Amino acid sequence: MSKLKPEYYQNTDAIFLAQDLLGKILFTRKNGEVTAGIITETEAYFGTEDKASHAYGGRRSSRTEAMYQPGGFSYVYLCYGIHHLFNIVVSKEDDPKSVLVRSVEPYKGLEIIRKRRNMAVTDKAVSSGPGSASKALGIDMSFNKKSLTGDEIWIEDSGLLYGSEDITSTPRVGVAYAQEHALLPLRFYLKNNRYISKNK
DNA sequence: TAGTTGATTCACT
DNA sequence: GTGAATCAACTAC
Repeated sequence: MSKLKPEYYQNTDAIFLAQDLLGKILFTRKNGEVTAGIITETEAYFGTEDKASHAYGGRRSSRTEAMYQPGGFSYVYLCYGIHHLFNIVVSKEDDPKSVLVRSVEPYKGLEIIRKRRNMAVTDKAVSSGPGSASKALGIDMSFNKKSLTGDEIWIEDSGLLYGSEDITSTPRVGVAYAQEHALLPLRFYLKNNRYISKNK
């Protein structure tokens, strides 16, 4: 197992990274407690041309500022006032592409995850869906704009390799307002894994 | 300065 | 299957 290097995230192809990140392991350290989950579902957001992205048209604000960082940083966004959505910023500085982590499979610190979620880790809902996955790993606004190569939050290569036959792509979820971009197959997940958010 | 809305989840019927 | 929770950013005055 090895921590992914900054160069990995500098790839300008967000769609490739969204697929490649499947099967890798996301770690967080909070209050000295380490938890981790295998990434089982992602979505690609390809920047200023993507109507579903917060950075569409080059919009820039205190919220989207995180996406303009160089690849290898985190972007945590509070949605519906309740849910923390965790994004991996990719590409170069000022090129706001990102990969949204939609769900993970509990991997480490299961008891901590259970307490955070107040449900059994064997329950599929414990980490399926962007809000749940973030909560399971203890991700909140304090993880916004963190380097993914530091020691608070990082990603390791599990060594598990998934071929294209293990990956399924579908249209993204919950972005119908993005018009024609809502239909692009930019959502990716591992086949035969129970820890994915429900199809829509 | 005020009104609208969303990259959602959970509890309830 | 339906609806509430809840707030920062966006849009319009």
